Amino acid sequence: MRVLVVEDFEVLAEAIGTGLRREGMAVDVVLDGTDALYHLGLTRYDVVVLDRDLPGVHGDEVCRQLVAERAHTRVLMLTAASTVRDRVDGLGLGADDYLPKPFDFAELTARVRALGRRSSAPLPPILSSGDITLDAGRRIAFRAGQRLDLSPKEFALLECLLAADDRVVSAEELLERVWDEQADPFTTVVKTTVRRLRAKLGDPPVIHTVREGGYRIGAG
Amino acid sequence: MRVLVVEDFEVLAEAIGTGLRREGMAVDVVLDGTDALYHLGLTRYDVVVLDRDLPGVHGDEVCRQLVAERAHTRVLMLTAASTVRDRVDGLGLGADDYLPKPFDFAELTARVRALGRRSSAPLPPILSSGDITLDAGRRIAFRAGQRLDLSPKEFALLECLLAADDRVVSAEELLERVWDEQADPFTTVVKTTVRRLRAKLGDPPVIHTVREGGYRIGAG
DNA sequence: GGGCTGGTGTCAGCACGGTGTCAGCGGCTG
DNA sequence: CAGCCGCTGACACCGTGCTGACACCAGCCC
Repeated sequence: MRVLVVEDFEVLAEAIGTGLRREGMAVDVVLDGTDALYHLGLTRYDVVVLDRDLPGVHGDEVCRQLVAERAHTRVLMLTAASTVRDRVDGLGLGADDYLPKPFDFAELTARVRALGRRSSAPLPPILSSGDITLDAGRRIAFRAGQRLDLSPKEFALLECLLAADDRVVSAEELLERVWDEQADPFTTVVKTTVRRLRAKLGDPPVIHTVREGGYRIGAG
Repeated sequence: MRVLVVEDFEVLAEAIGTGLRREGMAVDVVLDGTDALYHLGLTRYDVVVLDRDLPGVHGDEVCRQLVAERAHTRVLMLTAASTVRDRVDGLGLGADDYLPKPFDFAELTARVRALGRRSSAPLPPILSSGDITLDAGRRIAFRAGQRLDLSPKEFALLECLLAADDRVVSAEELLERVWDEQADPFTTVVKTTVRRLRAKLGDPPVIHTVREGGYRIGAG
């Protein structure tokens, strides 16, 4: 399990790092928010142990950026203040768990381990192509970080195209997969739904039409 | 074992402290609610012996804040009044045990010891999403630090949604998990219970409907 | 230019989910 | 023991927005 520890108090940071490594985790330690974001851009971590009070880029900001684009990385927030208000704020930012200082080290490892399980657990099939991401488990789709509000059919259609991974999918196949029953072969639902989906996806267009072939998703 | 004694009658407070120390516990003694909250913010206690009638911040308030943010700390409430009403109130606030004054000192130490054992027991599963927290072990839930008064079914439903970790849970699955027996497939209990739960959770809405999919909890 | 394929505008039906309400029941209380 | 209250689940009703058909338009290829 890959863990990133972000904590400005160096002694504590190293102590956490050593402790987690002893538990068999692969741990990187950084001391400030800027460095944290740099590492997060390079490596796919399962869990981030994040101090809330950081010099430079604040822990809240790191958390926000992480949550905006993370699908798999879990966040455990550490904080000196332990008021309810703080707890609420932390979880509100998208942290997955919260631990007020001072904490028992056994508890920290237990929680990191728990988050790791959640992260690697039935890895929800997250599909993507270009700037489009779709989380099948959560039934959420994004374009360029912007949440898309899709109807069930639109969602299923998009899922189908993304699952095809930039290959061409014929209208017949879409009909079969998304509408599953044997519909009348002259139906126009597919093109109607594609139209609505395109409208919601916005510009630039990503669903390409292959004449006599079907539809294909992708930048090209 | 770390114990915090909160009692405004100084002679009694010191007596309790001395007695518990003689039992081998690490004890801090404070005389009012404000000081209690300060200490609770600094140190991780296993058990808090809490007098209900405190000057300044009332014992109930201390208890409420404590329960909301510290899942692992157990609370033993002391009270002068020994009515059933008081007992119910205390436990309703999240206290783990209750002792009416006057009490036998041997009983106090026995109970503190018992609570300490429970405290070091495996970390209770605390679920949360956004500003909602739920302690499955103690059957209590909070929104924004505010205690929620949920019926058993409502609680189970919320627990189920939180356990799904922001993923979509179908009505069938909820029916299966919360009502466990095989109910008639056309039942409307789920939507009725969701409605009641939503009403108690208040604004902004956190339980989202996914058409033809089910329900999902989360800020997004 | 004509025919064919695919995009667009529009509209009615309806399935799905939300809401109000009521009755049964079980447990507590006096 | 009787009354009360809160939880529960059923039912009926309602509004909404999804859906799919149809008619028409635009572009491409022969």
